[in-house]
Amino acid sequence: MAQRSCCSSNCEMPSLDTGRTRRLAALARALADETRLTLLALLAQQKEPLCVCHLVERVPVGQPTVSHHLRILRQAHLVTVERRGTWAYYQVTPLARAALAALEQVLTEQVAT
Amino acid sequence: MAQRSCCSSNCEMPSLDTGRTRRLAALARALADETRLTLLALLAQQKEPLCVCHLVERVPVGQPTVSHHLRILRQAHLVTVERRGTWAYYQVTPLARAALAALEQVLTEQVAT
DNA sequence: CATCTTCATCGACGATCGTCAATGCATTTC
DNA sequence: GAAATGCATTGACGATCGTCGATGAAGATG
Repeated sequence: MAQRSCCSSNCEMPSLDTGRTRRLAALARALADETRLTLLALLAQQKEPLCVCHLVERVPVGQPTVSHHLRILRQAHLVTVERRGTWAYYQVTPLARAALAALEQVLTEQVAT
Repeated sequence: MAQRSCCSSNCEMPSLDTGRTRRLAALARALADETRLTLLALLAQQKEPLCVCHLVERVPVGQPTVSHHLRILRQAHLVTVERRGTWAYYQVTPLARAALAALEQVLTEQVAT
């Protein structure tokens, strides 16, 4: 006997796409840090690529930490690098712009409620 | 001397809204777990509220863990509870639907690229 | 009333994460 | 060529996170 009361009997739950859920969680995890979001926002509001040294100046953490976060963003396909000589120029991907815009709007709707 | 080469000189970066960034990170953190995303998906595809016992059956973790995740989702305003007797009925909020739909679409766009 | 069920909470454990200081490598600058 | 700069990597540390077993409280069941 499963339950006497509880939910309505017809609890039809189609199986979920676990692969998609896993990728969604990975994307959310890449966005789930204040420093990374700040880096993304800085890159997103720039037309031309930005080098790491300028990013370091704008964030309250050290250079190795910025490098670490940039790698995570790279692996999540949220930014791209282009090395020119000693400098590394970072740029946001369309994916990152879309994700940021989507979550920003969600946040705005929540405030409105 | 700051730099000779590096980026273009006019690197104007308006200061960011740290409060908003913090809330965005909190939202992303609440979504950054596969079990929580599965729970949200299960709740989202249901018209009527669902009790915890049915959620536990559908997720590969124990009941205390489900309870823990549901509390996190509650604190992020992604689900709401309504207690009826011994049972607790959970429901997704419009915020959760919007956030899930937004990220899902972002993922789809990425695949298309 | 005694028992069972549902759900939340607590304490503990291992794993993951964010940060830093130190180091190394490549390139630019003088 | 020597010194300085830009960036990535490494190793270490404390903090946070996900999970579980055990426990507790409240209501349902008989």
